[in-house]
Amino acid sequence: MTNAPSREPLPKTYDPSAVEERLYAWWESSGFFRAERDPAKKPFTIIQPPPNVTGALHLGHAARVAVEDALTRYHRMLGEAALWLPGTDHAGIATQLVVERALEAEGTSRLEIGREAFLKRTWEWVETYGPIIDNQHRRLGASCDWSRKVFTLDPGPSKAVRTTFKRLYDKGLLYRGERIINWCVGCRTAISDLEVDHADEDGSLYYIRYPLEDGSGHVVVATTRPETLLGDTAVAVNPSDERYAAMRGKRVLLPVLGRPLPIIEDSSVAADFGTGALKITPGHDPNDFEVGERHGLPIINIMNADGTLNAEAGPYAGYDRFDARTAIVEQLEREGLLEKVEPHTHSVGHCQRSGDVIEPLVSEQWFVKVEPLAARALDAVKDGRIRIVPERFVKVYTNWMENIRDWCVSRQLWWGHRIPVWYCDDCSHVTVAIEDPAACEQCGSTHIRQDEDVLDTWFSSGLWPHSTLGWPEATEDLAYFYPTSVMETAYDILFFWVARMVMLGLENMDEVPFGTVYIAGLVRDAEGAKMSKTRGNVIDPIEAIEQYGTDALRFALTTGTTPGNDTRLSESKLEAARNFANKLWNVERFVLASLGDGDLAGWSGAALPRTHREDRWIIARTEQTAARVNELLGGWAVGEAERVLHDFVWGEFADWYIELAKVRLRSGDDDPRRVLAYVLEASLRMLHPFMPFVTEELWQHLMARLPKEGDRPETIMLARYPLGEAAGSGEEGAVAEVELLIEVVRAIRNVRAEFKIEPARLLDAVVTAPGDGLAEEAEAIRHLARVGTLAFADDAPLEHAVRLVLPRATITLALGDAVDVGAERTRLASEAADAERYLAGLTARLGNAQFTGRAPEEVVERERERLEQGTARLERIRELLTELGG
RNA sequence: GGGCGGUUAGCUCAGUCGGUUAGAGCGCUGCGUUGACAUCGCAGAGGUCAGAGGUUCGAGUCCUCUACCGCCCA
Repeated sequence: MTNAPSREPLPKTYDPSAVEERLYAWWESSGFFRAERDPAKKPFTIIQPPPNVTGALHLGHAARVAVEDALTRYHRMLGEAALWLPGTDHAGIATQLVVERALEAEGTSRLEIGREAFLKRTWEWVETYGPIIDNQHRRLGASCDWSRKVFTLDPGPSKAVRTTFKRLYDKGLLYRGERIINWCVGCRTAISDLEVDHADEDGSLYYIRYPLEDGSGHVVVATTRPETLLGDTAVAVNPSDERYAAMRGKRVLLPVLGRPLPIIEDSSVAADFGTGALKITPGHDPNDFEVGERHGLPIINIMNADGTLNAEAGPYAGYDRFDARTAIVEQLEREGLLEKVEPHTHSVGHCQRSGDVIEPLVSEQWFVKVEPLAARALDAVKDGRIRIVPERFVKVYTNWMENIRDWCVSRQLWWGHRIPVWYCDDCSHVTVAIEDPAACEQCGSTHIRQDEDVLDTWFSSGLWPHSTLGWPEATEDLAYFYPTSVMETAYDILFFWVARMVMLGLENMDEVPFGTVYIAGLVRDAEGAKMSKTRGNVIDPIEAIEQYGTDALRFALTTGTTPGNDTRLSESKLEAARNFANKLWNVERFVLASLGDGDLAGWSGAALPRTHREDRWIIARTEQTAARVNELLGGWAVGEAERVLHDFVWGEFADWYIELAKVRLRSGDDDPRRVLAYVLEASLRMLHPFMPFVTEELWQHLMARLPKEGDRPETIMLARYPLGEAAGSGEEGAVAEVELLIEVVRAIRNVRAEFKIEPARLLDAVVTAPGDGLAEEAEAIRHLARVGTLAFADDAPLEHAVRLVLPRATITLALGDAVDVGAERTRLASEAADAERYLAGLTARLGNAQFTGRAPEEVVERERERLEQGTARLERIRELLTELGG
C-alpha cells in the first residue's frame, strides 16, 4: 500500500470518491488506528456505543461517529494514547424479531425448529449482516482500533456477564421472584419498565355493578379494562369514604363468575376517581398487586403468554384479550350490570419493539436490586467524578436514580446471554455459576436444568466500558485505559445505558466507567421530524457520502451544533459543507501554485518571515484560532470549534490573506510563500479531526512540496495538533493595521457598488490617516479596491468626490459627474445622527460614576477609546457637512 | 401531576465568565467569467433576542411570572 501523492496538478474540484477509500485502507493497514499502551503517555479512551450487529447505521450513528472520531483524532494529535474501541451489540429482542420474521416468511417458526437450530440460524444472520456495520464505519472515516473490536456475545463479555451475575447473586443483589412485570404478547417476553412507551389513548370508563352477597344492593366500580374482572380478588374503597361506611365487612359477588369478593379498605384508593370503589386485580395491575400484598389477597392469572385467556377465565377461556372485553361488556349489559360507559382518555403502555399493548401480569422473573447500586451511581455524579455535558442532564439523571425501581433482567428469549442458573430436579437447589456446572452444588445430582431465559441486553452493555477492556481478567488494557475518558451518546438512552454503566461499573470496578458523559441530541430531517423508515424521511449516510463526501457529511452533522440539542440535517447544509471542503481544496491549489521554486526553509514556524504586517497578522490570527479551538474542544464544544475554523479559513485566510498575498507575490515579494504554506498546513491539522480525508489528501500533497522541518510523521493523523500557545501576543499592532486596511478596502468597494461603477473603471482616491501603516499598503488598496491614483494627504478637493469618514481614516474618492451633492449631504447628515446617538450613549455611561467605579478597568478603557475615536469621527463628518454647505 | 428544553434575521441555528452598535450558513437584492475556487467573488438589505417584571453601572446571557411549541418521568 502506497500513498505517494501524484505530481499531477490537483483537479479543479475536490472529488471525495477518488480519495476516501484509498486513504482509509492505507490508514488501517498502516496501523495508525491502533492504540499502544505507553506509560509515558496519557491515555484517552472512548468506548463506542455498540450499534445493533444486524442493523445499519443511520444519521444518528453518523453524528456520533463524527464527534467520537473528532475527539479521538484530536487527542491522538495531542500525543495521547488514544483508543477508540469499536463494538457491536447482539440486541436481543430486535435481532430475534428479525430472524423470527424471516422464519415466518419461510412458513416456519422458532418454536418449530427449536432452540438450537434457531440460534444457529441467528448466528448465520449475524455473520452475514455484521460486517455491514463495520464497513459503514470505515466509510465514515472512523479511526477506531479494529484490533480490539468486541461483540457482546464474544467469550470475554459473556464471561463478564456471568461473573457479574454471580457476584450480584452472591451479594443478594440479584433475586428471583414473583412480581408484576410488563408482558409483551408479540415478543412473548417480559420487558423492563423502560422498554414500555406510554401513550394517551381514547378509551372508555365502564361502570360495573358488583351485587352485594347479602342481596342488599350493589357496589359500582369503574374500570378501563373490564375483561380483567375475571381476575378480581377484592373490591377496595378508601377507609375515610363515608359513602361506603355501611359496606364495611360485606362481600360482593363477582359478575360473570359469581366469585365472592371481600370489600377492603385501602388508603391508596382515590375517592374522587369514578365511584370511589375500585376492583382489585392483583394479577394484572401494578397498583392492585401492591394492594393485594398489603391485604394478603390471592393472585389470579387469567392470561396465556399469547394474550388469550386461560382456564381461570371460565366461559371466556380461549378468547383473545380484546375480544373478551367486547364479549364481557355485552354480557354485563344483558344482565343489567353495566350502569354506564363514559369516554375516557387513559395512558396505555406499548412495547417499544413490537408496538403491542403491554399486559401487566404476575410472573416469576430475575430482578436486580438496584437501590444500593443507584446510591453509588448518584454520588459519582454529585461529587463530580462524572461530569455530564450539558449539565442540565444531571437533574434528569438524579431524578431517575432517586426514584429507581428494581430492574427485571430476565427475558423469555433465546438470543442473548443465557441466565447462568441451574435448578436441581432432586433437591430444588439453585446453582449459580460462571462455568457450566455438571452437577448440583448442594446434592451433587446431575439432574440439573439451566434456566431457559436470557438476560436483558442492557445487562451486558451495562458492563461495556470494563468488559471490552478484558474484565474480569486483570488485563493490561484494563489497567491502562480504564476509567475511560468520555462516553458519548444521545439523551434517549441516558437511563437505559449510561445509568446502568455507572451502576455496574462502580460495582465491578469500584471506579467510575468514564469521567465525562457527552449527551448528544437527535438528528432530525429538514422539517424537524424524527427520521423513521415508515415516515420515509430517512437519509442514508452512505448515500449522503456518495453524493457529498464523508467530510461534508461529518461537518454538516456537527458544525454549529451544541451538546444535548437536536439538529436538523438538510441538503443545503450538506451542500454548504461540501463547498467548504472544496474551498479548502482550492486554497491549496492556489498555495501549491504559488510556492514556486525558491527556498521555503523556515515555513514551519521557526523562521517564518515576520516583517510585513500582513504576515504578522495572519500568523497571529492562526495562533489565536488554534488557541480558541483548543479551548473550545477542552469544553467539548465541538460544533463551535468547527465554526471558528470555518470562519478563519474562509473569511480571513482565503478572503483576505490570499488576496493580499497575490498583490505582493506579483510585486516580487517572496515572503508570502512560506506564510501561505505555514497557515495552510496549520489549518489542515486543525481541521483534520473533523474532515479527515480532504485534510490528509491535501497535507500529503503539500508536504511533498515543502522542505522537511522537524519531525514529519507519515500521516497528518499523527502530526501534532496546533496549540496556538503564543496566541498572537505582541502582534496587536499588526492586527489592528490590517483590520484598518480591510475597513478601507470595504468602504471603497461599498461606494463602487452603491454608485454602480463598472469593475473596469479605476477610481482615484486620497486617504487621510495617522501613521504610515496605510500608506505602506497602497498597492493592496489599489488592487483590492480598484483604485487608480492613490494619494495620502491631509486634505483633498471635494469637487466631484465622495468622502468616506471611517473611525480611523478618511477617504476621498473622485467620482466625476456621478456625485450628487444633495444626496451626499443627506447621507452624511444621517451618519452624523447615528454617530451622535452612539456617542450620547457612551458619554452617559462614562459619566456614570457607578460605571467607572465598578466596571473592570479594561472595559472602561475600551469605552473611553471608543468615545475618543467616535468624537473625532463626528467632528470630521461635521466639517465635511460645513464644506458641503449643509 | 412533576421535571427539562426551546422561543435570537425569511429558514436552520451558534452565542462558554453578564461588558462594542448581537453572529454564521442557507435564502433574498444588486454587480461580477481580474489566472485557487461559479461547489466562486464583491457589495447590500434583513433583529424590540417570545412577553412582562426584577437584580445590576451594564442583561440575548442571571432571577420571577406568563404564553406557545417540544421532550422526559409518573
